[in-house]
Amino acid sequence: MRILLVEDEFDMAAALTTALIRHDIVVDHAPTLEIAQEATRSALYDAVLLDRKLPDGDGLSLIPILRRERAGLPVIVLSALGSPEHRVAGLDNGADDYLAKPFSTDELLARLRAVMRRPPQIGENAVNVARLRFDLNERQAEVEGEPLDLPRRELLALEILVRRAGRTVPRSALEEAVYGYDDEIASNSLDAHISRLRRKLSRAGVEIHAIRGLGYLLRAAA
Amino acid sequence: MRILLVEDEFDMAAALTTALIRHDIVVDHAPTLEIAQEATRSALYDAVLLDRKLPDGDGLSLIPILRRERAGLPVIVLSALGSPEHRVAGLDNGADDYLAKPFSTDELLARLRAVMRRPPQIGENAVNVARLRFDLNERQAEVEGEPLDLPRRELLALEILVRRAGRTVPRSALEEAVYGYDDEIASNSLDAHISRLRRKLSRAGVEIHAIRGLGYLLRAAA
DNA sequence: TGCCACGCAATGCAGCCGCAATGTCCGGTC
DNA sequence: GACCGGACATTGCGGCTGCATTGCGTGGCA
Repeated sequence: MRILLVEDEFDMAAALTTALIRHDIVVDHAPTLEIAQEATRSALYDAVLLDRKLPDGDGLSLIPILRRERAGLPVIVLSALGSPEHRVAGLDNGADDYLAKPFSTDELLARLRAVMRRPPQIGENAVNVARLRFDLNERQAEVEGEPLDLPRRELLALEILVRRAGRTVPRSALEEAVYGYDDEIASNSLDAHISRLRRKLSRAGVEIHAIRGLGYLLRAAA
Repeated sequence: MRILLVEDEFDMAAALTTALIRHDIVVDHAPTLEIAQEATRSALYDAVLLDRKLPDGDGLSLIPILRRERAGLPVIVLSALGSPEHRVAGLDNGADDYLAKPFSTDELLARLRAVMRRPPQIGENAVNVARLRFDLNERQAEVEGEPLDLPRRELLALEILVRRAGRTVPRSALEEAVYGYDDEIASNSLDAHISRLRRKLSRAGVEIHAIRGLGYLLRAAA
């Protein structure tokens, strides 16, 4: 079992590490959000222990990023901010548990075990852009968690735009994806689909830019 | 969202129920372990709130039973026994969370949300969607605890829709599941089955969407 | 032999989507 | 900076495809 400890105070980190190692848990230590983000990208952890007051920001801000990149990774917040309001904020930001300092290491270990009992999340393959989420496996779009029902052609167009989000998708590639090779198009239907897509994505925080003479580009709104 | 509150003190139960109902959570109340066990057998809950000191024993003893019968059901222990030792005991007995009384209802709600975010347990043999429950082992559908007898083809269709609830099931997959590979279909019989299913599920709070050109999708009604 | 499941077909209907008309914006040229 | 052309945006319309619903008839099962 390998966990990432995100904690800037050296004493605290050292004490926790010692306690965890004693229970055969491998601990990696990240003193800042930036390092933590880097670490979760490269290495494979079973859980994250997250402090809130960090040099480069509130630890909570890390959780949505983790959820996006490593959806199933359990996160337990460890913080001196222990009021009910703080706890609610932590949990509603996506933490799996919230433990106020000071706590007993036994309880921490028990909560770690509890959170690790969850079955691993597998096979998720989704792209997030702003408040838009596109599940590539299920071919399903969501805006703020609400499923967005799209007709076939619009769905196909959105899929390829999202797969290449931030990059220009040539018009020819879009036509091919939406209509297929054979089914040729003799009007501005594609533009019409894009237009309807834009309206339906108005609350998603993304914008579909037309790149004149080339194609379209989807990205998070400014 | 429907939860079971296992609590013997009337005042406590009433206060909690009021608070939860205010957040659109349906609460069933069980004052003893025996009643609680009975309730979880028949009905469909999204979570259990469990007191410890109950007339017929320690609430913790219920957890292993629940884990056996309803593996993925989240359990949050609510107890006046709040020492770290008590917490560890609760969590290591299988509870997903442990909240010491007194607590803020906001925190309870946040912890409920946190615990409900978990993906459904893999070993779980039943799927709940709104008021519909489908037991995958018994191949039995229930609406609000009432068994729903379905003819074979409708049952097969419902099974695959429920297994992939919230996701589009291609028409071809449905045909294959309902009719088998060889048994080809030369009409809109499948549509007819879906239509009859819809009528029978009218009180289940689910809807079966047709995804034009692709297939069908079952999910909780808006 | 009565009942139920289910395939089948007819009818009705909704929504997708192609199309075109009109409006708007952008870039290039002088 | 004014003008112009072309590309994109938006919207309404209508046709057509594919789904919804229902009734009927048959065949299987008790």
